Amino acid sequence: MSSDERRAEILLAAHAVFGARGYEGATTDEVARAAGVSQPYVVRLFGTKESLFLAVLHDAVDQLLDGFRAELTSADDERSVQDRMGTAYLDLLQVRGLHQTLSHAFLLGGHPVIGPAAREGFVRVWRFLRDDVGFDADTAQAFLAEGMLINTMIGLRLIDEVDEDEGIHELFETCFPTTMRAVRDVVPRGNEPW
Amino acid sequence: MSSDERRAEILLAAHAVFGARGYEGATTDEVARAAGVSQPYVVRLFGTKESLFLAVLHDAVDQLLDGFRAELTSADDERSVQDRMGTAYLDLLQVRGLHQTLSHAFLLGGHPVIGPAAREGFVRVWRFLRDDVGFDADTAQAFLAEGMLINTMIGLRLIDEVDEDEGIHELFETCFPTTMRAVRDVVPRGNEPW
DNA sequence: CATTGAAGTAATCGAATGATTACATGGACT
DNA sequence: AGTCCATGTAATCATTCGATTACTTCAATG
Repeated sequence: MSSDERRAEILLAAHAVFGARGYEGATTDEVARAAGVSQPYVVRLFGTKESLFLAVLHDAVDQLLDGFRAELTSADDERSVQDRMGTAYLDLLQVRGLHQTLSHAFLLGGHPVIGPAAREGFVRVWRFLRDDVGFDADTAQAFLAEGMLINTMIGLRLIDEVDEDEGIHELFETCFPTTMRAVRDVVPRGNEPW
Repeated sequence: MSSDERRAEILLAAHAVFGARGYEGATTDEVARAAGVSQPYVVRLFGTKESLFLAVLHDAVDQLLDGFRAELTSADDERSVQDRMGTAYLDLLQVRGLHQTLSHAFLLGGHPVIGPAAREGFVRVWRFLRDDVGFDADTAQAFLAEGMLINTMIGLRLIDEVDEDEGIHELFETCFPTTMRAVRDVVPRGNEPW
């Protein structure tokens, strides 16, 4: 396999591992095993754990904006732009760990290297929503806020409890009637690497 | 100093350290130095790093609900309940790291011990907003969502950039006209332990 | 005074982990 | 055949960090 293909596979695995454990909690060995290669090879292909995380972060924002762009340019659809962007966001749940990796990165603003990269990623998203999607300030704020709440529910693995706890069931049913089904279909259940 | 007082001091320091670095990134030694005691003593007073984090998490939710309760029962105020709860939320910025610690915890849903505790904390907040504050489902969702977005901006330390980058300045001015001032007055600037 | 127990630390241990080094394998091209 | 060079791994190193152990200090109490 070419090193570029291998890099792509490792990147995919790294989304899941960094998403589940965060930057500090994840280990290069875990990423390596998830990608089916040895730990030293991960380090060799990406230099350091830090630059691997930067690559994952950048890739996450790229995929996010690509998803938005694709949904924007697909013509036939009478739904509101807001609805369609929401769909594009939830479609990315197929890339396991992407949303959580972003949330983790957004909490590391104080990190000397990751911090600036995370801020830049956030601003890229913000600019895209304003300039390319055409959201006004209030719409963009509400859209981002709902996205962050969705990330929280994914990160909390609330879905796991939804069938067991009546209170949580009510939370979902009343609060996320539409979102819930999309999330629960894609988000890892139980027996995942924690 | 009594061990209970010491415990309280360590808890306060732990909010800041866990908030800035996350559960895995934080070290018991850093918490100890921030609290002015030795590392073994932190471990002795709290058992393990894990149970220290659980204590911090529980304390954060307690302080949050106490803040909401206090604002609820303070009579004279013609503002909307939503506004007043927002104020209570921002007042808690004085407890450095509290919001970020919550956000970190909410990303650890897959952790065998922290996960259940984090879910329980989230549900406590949800129930309080519904049952005690009286929010309907949509209001509660919007309130939580905005809170998560605020946490994100704090975690990103976007405030640090607001005076330097014109685009970020615009983001804040248009998107968070009121929130911004409150956040920037309290959130750590620059030279913090990252 | 002697004792006891709580507050607190220095020294250190063992496991985990990111990184490095040295080596193996196999195809491409003279 | 012989030489490279890219892909990949085993072994291992150095550091970090949570935890443990064995102390010290000192106020209260009988």
